[in-house]
Amino acid sequence: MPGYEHPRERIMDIAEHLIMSRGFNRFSYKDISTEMNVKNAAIHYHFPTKNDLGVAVIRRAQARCRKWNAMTVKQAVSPVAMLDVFLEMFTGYLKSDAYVCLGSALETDFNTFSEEMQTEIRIYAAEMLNWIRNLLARGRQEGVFTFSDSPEDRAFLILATMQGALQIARVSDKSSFYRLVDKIKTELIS
Amino acid sequence: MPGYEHPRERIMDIAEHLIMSRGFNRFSYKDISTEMNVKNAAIHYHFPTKNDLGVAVIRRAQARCRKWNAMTVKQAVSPVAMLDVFLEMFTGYLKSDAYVCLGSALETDFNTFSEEMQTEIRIYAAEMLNWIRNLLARGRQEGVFTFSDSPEDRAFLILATMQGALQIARVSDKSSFYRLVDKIKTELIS
DNA sequence: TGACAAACTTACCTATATGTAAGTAACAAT
DNA sequence: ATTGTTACTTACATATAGGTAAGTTTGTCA
Repeated sequence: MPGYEHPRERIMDIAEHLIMSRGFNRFSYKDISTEMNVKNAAIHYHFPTKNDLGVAVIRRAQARCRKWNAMTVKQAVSPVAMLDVFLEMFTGYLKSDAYVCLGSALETDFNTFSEEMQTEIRIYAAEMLNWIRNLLARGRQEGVFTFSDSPEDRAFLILATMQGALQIARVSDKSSFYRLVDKIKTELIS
Repeated sequence: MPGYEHPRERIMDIAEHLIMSRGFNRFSYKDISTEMNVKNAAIHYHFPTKNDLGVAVIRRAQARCRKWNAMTVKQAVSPVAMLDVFLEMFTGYLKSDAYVCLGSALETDFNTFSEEMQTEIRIYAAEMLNWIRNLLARGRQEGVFTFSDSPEDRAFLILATMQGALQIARVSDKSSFYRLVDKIKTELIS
């Protein structure tokens, strides 16, 4: 059994990073195979087409989202801690290699994708919004968050703001980004 | 003199729309030439490389920004009307063909571009932020806008929010987007 | 009328991305 | 021992993007 322990997962990890760094349409199977020290066709063995790989990466991201949402709904983690998980996800992207978030990258190239990928991207966006919505609703219920509009609208606002801020931070002042993250937190908590 | 009146401008128009619709890395000279009913090489006559075309499109967008900023600074248009110009720019993108904005599209693929294009994109983002900053500062000075943070931070927040909202609206509920635009306006004006 | 410039066309070339087909190596289980 | 499975390699096929070189058309202006 030559090669790596969990090649499928490894390929998806690399692909996800490449999507966030360069966009889905500007990475190739060769980028992945080179990093894994295997040949091009080895990647096709695991994911026959690039579409298959894209769908797998997005579905895995959906599952992560559902996991966080389950933790939120079951009250396994406090809303404040969960908000930190959300915000630090974006902060981490910026710090590690000036990535944009997965949703952002996929939404930009949306019109170039197959119906199947488009459907999965829509589901992913809906799951993200649902997670944040539940987290906000729970926080308000528990009296730790304050906001005037609906949890749905506030979730849309916060996700949009973080997505856009990460993109702009990639090409300009990063300190504005950090002040913005602080502002989102303090406004919710005050 | 065969062909179109102002071929250079026409090419840049089509390229800009293609960037917002499909991203810079997923349109080709053939897409442009087909739409113009000319051959592939005709585009290379006007813009020898795709990099040249990209730079030209971004520089033109910078100039538009500077024009709006000049109007803002000279008080040729009221801050409220100028804010509408800004917001309707984004709303128009969503309505016309589910575009994302130019900055968004370019920032996503940023890491795949030449140094020259990266520099121009940075300048474009700075000019956008500067325009909005001045528009907000002017509005507050005139007593029509109210906000607690600095014009710089508020400009960053509003641009980030609109950019992100446009992306998410592309793949999900468009009514959230419209409610968000209203909210940004009423919050500033109240 | 003839030189020129702008805006093309025709005909290439090259690199890369995506994908396929057939074969191989290592190991696991019956 | 042999069958099967996982994870590959080698070798090839094909499409497309990006770009170049040389020639052509159309109108302008001296």
